[in-house]
Amino acid sequence: MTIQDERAESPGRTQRADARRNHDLLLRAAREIFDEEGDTSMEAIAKRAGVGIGTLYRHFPRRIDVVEAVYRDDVDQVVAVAERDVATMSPWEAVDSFLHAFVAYAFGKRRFLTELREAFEKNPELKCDARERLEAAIRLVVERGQGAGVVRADVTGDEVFGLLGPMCTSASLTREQCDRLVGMVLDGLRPPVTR
Amino acid sequence: MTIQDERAESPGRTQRADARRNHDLLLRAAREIFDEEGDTSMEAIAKRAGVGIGTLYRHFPRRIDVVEAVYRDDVDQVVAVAERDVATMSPWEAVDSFLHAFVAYAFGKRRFLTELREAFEKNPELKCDARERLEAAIRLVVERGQGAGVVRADVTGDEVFGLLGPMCTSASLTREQCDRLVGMVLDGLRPPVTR
DNA sequence: CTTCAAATGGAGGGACCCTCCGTATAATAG
DNA sequence: CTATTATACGGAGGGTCCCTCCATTTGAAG
Repeated sequence: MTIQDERAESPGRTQRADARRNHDLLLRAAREIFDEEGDTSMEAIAKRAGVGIGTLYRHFPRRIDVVEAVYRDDVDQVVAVAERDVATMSPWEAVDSFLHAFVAYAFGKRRFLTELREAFEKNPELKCDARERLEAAIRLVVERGQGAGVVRADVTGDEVFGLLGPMCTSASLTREQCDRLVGMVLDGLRPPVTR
Repeated sequence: MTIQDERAESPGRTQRADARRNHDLLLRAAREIFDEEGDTSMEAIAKRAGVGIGTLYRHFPRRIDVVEAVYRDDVDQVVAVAERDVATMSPWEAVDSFLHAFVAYAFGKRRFLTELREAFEKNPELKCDARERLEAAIRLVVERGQGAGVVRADVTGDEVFGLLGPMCTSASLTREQCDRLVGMVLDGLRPPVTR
């Protein structure tokens, strides 16, 4: 186990060529099939990749490991948007732009993200790196707004994530409704005014 | 089939005493076991009720039918709160009070509601009566606020439901965070002010 | 080529949802 | 009370899925 982990972490060590190739085939197959079908079985992923079910489980011991691996790439894209917005926009513009972009992206992946969310609920300890990076991206934008005084201070970025993330995976809302709700949430994010 | 439906709809017609008793036993068992375990198997429900699995399926042909039956009672309670708030409070107070009450109630039932939401996602056509009554309850409160000019007009009650409902079933938010987010959403619900 | 750890593939175990149908029984007629 | 019968019951078993196990194969090193 330890040996295997060390090997995985130092790519120079021996990993057989067929293993690396099958790993890539499986990941590609999983991404395709999640995009097309929404949910699927482990058998279907293995078949799509052209390998046996045992090979799939060698590379991804549990179903959630496949889901998480696919998730990782998605997170990269969102993080990049956050960093770009923070670098190029005013504090409030960045919040507005990023939250809309986040919801747009998440909405398009809703079926896959539903599966991921279920996996997280079954294994709450699995707040994996990917998810933490995503929350960090939202925090980056939100806390910058709070520092500039354009975002209320009594809500955290993680909480905003907890509000908008589940909304995107809700089957009953259209894309337009999600956008409208983001607008409303943005209004709620501004520092409260006395009425 | 038609005969059976007609019989079910007119309670005076013959339904055997054991059937009615088992129906109640099953419903009670399902409620208990959902509250205690969160999710469960059909076998466990039947066992808890002391009947065979076949009897369970006679009364509730699919898993979602059990979930929906339990859901129905929950909805009754929420609807009653909405009606009480509308009858006894000012338009804005009713919105504030009801949304907090709604989230508090839903939060306590989060594990069960997660199961229900999944069922809805698998069968989107099953926007059952119960769910519609729930949405109607939120509409009742929200639209009254809109009529009085204290709630922005460009968001519907159903959309607020779509925002807060999924939030409650999110595993990553605590009760306190949900409450704080409701406060923020309430601020966002007020008619926008120019800044 | 030899050797062997690494990797493969698929049968099968276990859990679950649901169907089917032989058996049992409540309700009704005589 | 008994006979009749539609109604209801119970659980074996089919199908699907996740995952494990291990006999077999194969890439890589000497």
